[in-house]
Amino acid sequence: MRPAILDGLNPEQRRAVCYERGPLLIFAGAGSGKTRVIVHRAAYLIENGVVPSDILCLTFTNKAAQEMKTRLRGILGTETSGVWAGTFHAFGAWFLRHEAHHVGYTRSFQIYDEADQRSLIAKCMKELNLKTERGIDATIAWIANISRDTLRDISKIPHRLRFDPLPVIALYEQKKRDFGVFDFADLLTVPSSVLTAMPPVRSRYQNRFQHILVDEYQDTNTAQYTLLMQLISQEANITVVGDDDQSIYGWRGADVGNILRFKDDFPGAEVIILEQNYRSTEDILEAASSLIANNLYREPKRLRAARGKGSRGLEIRELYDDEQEAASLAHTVDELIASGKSPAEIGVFYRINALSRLVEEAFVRRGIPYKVYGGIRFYERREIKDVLAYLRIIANPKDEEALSRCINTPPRGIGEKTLSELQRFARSRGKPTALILKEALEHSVVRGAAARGLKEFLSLVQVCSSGGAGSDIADMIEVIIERSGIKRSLEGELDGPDRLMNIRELMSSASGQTDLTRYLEEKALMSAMDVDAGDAVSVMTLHMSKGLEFDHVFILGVEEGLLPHSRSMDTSLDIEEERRLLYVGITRARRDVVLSWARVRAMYGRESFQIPSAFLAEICHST
DNA sequence: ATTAGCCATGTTTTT
DNA sequence: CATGGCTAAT
Repeated sequence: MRPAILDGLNPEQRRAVCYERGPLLIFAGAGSGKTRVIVHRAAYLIENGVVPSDILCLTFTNKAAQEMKTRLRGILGTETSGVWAGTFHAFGAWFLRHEAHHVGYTRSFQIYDEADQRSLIAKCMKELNLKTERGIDATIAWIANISRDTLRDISKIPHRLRFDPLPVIALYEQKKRDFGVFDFADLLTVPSSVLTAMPPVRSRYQNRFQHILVDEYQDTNTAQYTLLMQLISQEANITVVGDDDQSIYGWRGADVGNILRFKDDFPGAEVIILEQNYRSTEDILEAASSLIANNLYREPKRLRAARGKGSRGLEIRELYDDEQEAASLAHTVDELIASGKSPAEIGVFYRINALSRLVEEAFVRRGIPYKVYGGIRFYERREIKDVLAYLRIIANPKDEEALSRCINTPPRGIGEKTLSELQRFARSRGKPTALILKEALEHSVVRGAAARGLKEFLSLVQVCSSGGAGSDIADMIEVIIERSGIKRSLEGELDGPDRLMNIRELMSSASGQTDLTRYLEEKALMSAMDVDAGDAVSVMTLHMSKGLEFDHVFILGVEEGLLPHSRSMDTSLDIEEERRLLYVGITRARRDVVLSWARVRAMYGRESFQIPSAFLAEICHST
């Protein structure tokens, strides 16, 4: 046995790492070395003869998966790329690349993100002659998603629509099939149904993955749970790790019950509880514990501190207004950096993305290097989506959503009317619109300015599809932005230079890659979390902070209505999740935490008077 | 077909 | 505030 694998582990951790076969449940409190245990367990398995490709490791973010593989390589010093590590959604996508033909898809399917989904739903509503009020597409998307995430009937999902969304969702499902695309929920439910319906496929995958490790198990939803159960073989070499106190995705269908019921799913499962906290100083831990103790729905437990008192510990700051709050934050961060701290050891969290602006402004003013995670995600930017739409239509001509996004971007005379003419023509031929464009021109379905524009568009797509633009995706993008006129039209825009820079960034990330389908899949599943900050202060939502740690943590806007958020104060369960959110934030800190709140805060342009979060009192009573 | 500009409107968290 | 949908003008 390589000593490094068991070195420095406490008895419980060691027991978890060395557990031989069968189901294993690890309750791992914040900072108790969860990642360490997973990585070492995988290393232990490999060291003991398990082939890396027999191991499936499901994590919450791609970054966590990457981290795990890097650390694994660090311990074993050998190539471990055979370990399949990624998110449930990434796994679903990978599975479907191989098995989509069972459900009538090709392996070059596209994955629709939320924006694509909403836009397609809006189209369905139009087709059904329903009037599309503001935000209604988002509501229906939500219903369509949550019903599949929780495996509930659409009719069982409570909503306040004045009509039945079922026909819309049915049409949406139909169109997805026609276009050959999947949405996020499909990535979980479709693999699950393929595995259920096809025993030979099921046993093939069960055979392949002899050992399954699942991180953040408390945040799995019913669809993920069901998929997982299909993958587990008779032997049930399944290890799940989680912490019910850190369940913060209930609104997305996560069911803490999954982890609490594990013992029922697998009678005789080994249960190991990691309560020794190696991360935070004692006073931080005390504050966190007294806060979370107010939750009723949890397994009672107590983290033990392995570290002593911190320099500052926990501080609560009351500020006059949000500007002051940001200024005070920037001031303290400045001092920390001046005293030799690395910006990378500082984390700033808040409940809603909207708060990032003030932080950015204050940091810019002081010249503090920072990186904001989340918010408007890179791949959701207009210019990026435009370029990707071209790539998508090249990869999959059936993707009507992509076509309607790029066929007139930038404007080239092909309006709504021309497009629907083309679509009608396509339907009469029983082919995807993108494939009848040439025919349509020959038959003069379109004429005049529209025909000129269409010719341009068609020749561009043909050049790329036929490889005339080279096989490197970066070169392809270059051709696209030149010939489509995207570049020229951006040059005339106010924030054009920024947008062009984003496209350049996209190109450099694509450079050297040639597999278009695979590239697009990566982009579709990539989250803002998956890049590294470098030497900068990390700024993000509390949700994003899960799984990370910093010496110094600042949490802003700890006020009633914001944390707990006003939209999450209906039930005591909602409040408990909000409390867990703050708990997660506090337990990210190694040395000290500053919680701040402002008496006056600008909300939608008007000032609002705030009162401190009730959670602050729950922390103070004990300290 | 396109775009400028007005109005209303509504705000969580993300794979 | 900032986004989005709509109207009116080109």
